[in-house]
Amino acid sequence: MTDHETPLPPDELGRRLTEVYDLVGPLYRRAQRSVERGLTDGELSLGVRAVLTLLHRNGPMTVPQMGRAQAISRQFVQRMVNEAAEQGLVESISNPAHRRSSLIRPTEKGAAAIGEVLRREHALLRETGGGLTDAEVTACLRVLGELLKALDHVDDD
Amino acid sequence: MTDHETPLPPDELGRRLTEVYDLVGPLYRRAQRSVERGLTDGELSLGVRAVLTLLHRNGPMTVPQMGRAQAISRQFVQRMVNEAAEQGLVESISNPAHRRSSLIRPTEKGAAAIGEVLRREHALLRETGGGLTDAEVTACLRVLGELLKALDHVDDD
DNA sequence: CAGTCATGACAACCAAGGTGTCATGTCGGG
DNA sequence: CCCGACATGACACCTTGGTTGTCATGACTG
Repeated sequence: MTDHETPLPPDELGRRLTEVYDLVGPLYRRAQRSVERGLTDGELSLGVRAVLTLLHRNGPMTVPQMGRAQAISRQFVQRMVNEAAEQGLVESISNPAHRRSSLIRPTEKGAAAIGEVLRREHALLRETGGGLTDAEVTACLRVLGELLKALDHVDDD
Repeated sequence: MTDHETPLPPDELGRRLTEVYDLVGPLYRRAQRSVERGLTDGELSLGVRAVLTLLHRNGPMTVPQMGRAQAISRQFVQRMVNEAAEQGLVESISNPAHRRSSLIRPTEKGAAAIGEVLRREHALLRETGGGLTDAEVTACLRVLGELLKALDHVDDD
């Protein structure tokens, strides 16, 4: 309660953020497994799901954009997009901004598929207890966002 | 600012937590790459680093305990522990609680190695800007913790 | 118009991490 | 006290998320 509301000094900040990072690993793996489980009955791979989710949230994007957004190599994203295209889940439309790099957009089938998946996952997340408040979630987003920014320089490609 | 301080209704909670999850993926991958980069000069693999970190923080543990703590299969942890043992970074000591399942403990060499790595990573985290407060980090930890709990049921093994 | 940069496409390749299995030990209950 | 259930160690195999490298082509900028 002392300086609870004032920015942490760097040293302390480093220590605390380590705790955050320690949670991110297990969380990532559990979530991945949980997502995977929800997928097996359908026919989406994890990568394809990620692509569709991204498009669902942000609208049509180019492959490199998606790579950057998810901190994944554009080549990998490309493979997932190709896979998704083979399944008729996405299609490419001409990009007004760049003639060569086309935008990727979900097809109706793709939109339906991802909608279904997201609905199922949403239902799972609803169960989260602990009475989390808006303020807490917002704070969490801010912390993770800062952490992400701090690691920004890691990228090159 | 309306019900900023009261628990979120489930639907809204689900939506917001999705945002959190969306950050976890990129963060995990970037952090992993960043950690990897700091490791290449040394001789630790990512997995060995994780094992040493766990032991450093929690004291001696058994292999299955580490697996559960990190949401990783005990077999994989075992492999990492073996690898670490070959490099003389950890040693097993008899477990008072269970005769068969020995506790794993860092050797002096192991403790030195992980100390060095953690110090370097700590320095990186110190750079995080944004003036994060204690309250924010605490909230973040709570949210991630709840999320982790919500996914607890995912485990079987 | 030239040089640089971004994109698509394709090919290896790596390693994190899982699954399956078996033998051996441990432990709790009848 | 023994028996069955469960946990552990050990080992083999495999899936797949994800990278790196390369090359050609098309786009943008000075």
